[in-house]
Amino acid sequence: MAENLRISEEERREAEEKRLPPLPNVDRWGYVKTRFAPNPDFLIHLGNARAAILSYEYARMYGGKFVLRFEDTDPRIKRPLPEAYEMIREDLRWLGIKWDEEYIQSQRMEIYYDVAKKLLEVGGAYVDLCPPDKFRELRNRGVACPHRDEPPEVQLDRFEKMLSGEYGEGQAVLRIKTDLNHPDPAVRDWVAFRIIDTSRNPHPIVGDKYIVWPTYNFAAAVDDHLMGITHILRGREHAVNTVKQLFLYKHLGWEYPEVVHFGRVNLEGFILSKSKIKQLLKKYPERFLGIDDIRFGTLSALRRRGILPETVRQLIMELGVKHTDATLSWDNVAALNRKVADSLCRRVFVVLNPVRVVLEGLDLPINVKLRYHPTRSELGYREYVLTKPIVYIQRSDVELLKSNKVLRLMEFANVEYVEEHDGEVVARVRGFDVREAKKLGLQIVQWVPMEHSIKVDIYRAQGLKLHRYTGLAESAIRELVGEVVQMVRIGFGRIDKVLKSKVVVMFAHE
RNA sequence: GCCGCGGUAGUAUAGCCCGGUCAAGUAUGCGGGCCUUUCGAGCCCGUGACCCGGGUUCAAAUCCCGGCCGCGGCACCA
Repeated sequence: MAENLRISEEERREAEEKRLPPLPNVDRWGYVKTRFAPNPDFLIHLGNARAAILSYEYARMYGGKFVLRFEDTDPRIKRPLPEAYEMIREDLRWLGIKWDEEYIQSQRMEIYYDVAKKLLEVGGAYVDLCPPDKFRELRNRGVACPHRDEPPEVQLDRFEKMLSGEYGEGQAVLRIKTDLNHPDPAVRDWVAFRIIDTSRNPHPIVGDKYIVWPTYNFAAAVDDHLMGITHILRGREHAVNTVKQLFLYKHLGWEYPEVVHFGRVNLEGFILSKSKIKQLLKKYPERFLGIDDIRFGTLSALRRRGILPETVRQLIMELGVKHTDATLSWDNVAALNRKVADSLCRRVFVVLNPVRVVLEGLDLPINVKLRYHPTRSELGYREYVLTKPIVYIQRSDVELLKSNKVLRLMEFANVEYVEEHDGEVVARVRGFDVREAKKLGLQIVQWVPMEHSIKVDIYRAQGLKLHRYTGLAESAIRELVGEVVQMVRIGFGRIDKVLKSKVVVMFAHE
């Protein structure tokens, strides 16, 4: 019975879920293969997640394959972060994404060199020895540089010289021949390889083994073909790159994959930009709670503060492949996460501004059993033995107790106000029955047993500000590190860590 | 400056390709009610939008033109 209910619930979700529009020209390719190609220079954020999730979901939708490819071909400006490779894999696994193949571009350099040589042979590329300024000036006028029309043998020879280190940084590049009169100057004879002095800027994986590095447009274009990618899903900022890469495909007689461009994702009140985050961390390391500080829009940050992977997935699916930029409002994210988390998460008691309450009329010791969820019994319960009749409730609830005279300590007892002195409240237990509490319409509040309490620090992000609230939590939360929980009447959050004498919680939302 | 893309309620999205069924659907937010051992969830009711101006047409959110606004690219970055 319960099993049946659960299944029908899942089916309902499935039916309600946003369907993605069909992919173009699937018939022409006969299969679907997509890829997610992050630069491992930092953690990935919500915007990257859009590319990852859409690519993965489309592959799944058509029973196709999904490739993870690390694009780490810039050891100088966007230097890969050695830990980022695994952190990105971890983020993807967290999202429930599985990949069929994985590649790292820095380990495919020989492949790129081979394609470059082929391109030189067919006259689709040339080695340009002009200083950058000079080339730019010629290009803006639509004039060919003197090296463009030299024969393939000369080009190949110069490329070998590039590889053997005869040219220094900036002295030679390999360019793809496009159209010198293309209306967009950026498209004209773009750079496919440049020289990077890896003795000065070693690559974290291959060190100084290579000095001739492919640019993004070259490596991505070649890999998409070699890996049999049929559909590329990427941000609008890549629109020009599609135009550029088309020339390379034409030189080699390859067929370009279908491309779907979508807009950027912004998250209201969050920093998403990798470079901005890196900058902030470098400049003010002491102001942040680490690389996954909850004010960032990275997946690890969202995870740390208690956003669930299903929430991210649904959010992205709802955005779809629209061309326009989307600014997600935090209210919306929180609402979705609340919905997802509600049936999944344990309820725990935390009190802010705790006040001691001495309970009269208890037979001690007393055993108190508290369910972790009002309806989902499989989430279990915790049990506390009280040998002292002392609990904590919130200051604001003391005021409620005073004005209402009676209230209910959730899952425990109905208590009546007696008196308050020296910052301590005395209350009498009137009974334990919830039915009585309901009949009397009592306010129900969370509480923490004094003998089983632990200090708690709750961090809450508000825009760029980080607030810290302190309070007392029931000791059971020490066992829930890493879990997303609902702090009854306070909000959702994730138990971040347990220190010697306190627990740290990241607040997600109310 | 030059290229390109886009503008549906506070936010996000459906519809636009193939004009009428759209006095514009959905989610969230907001207001109200019900339910509930939470100020959470659920259920019900209500609220609220086609950027502007022309044109085509019997008929335009949907097609055309102009304007305005927003975004992206113009790297030996990805």
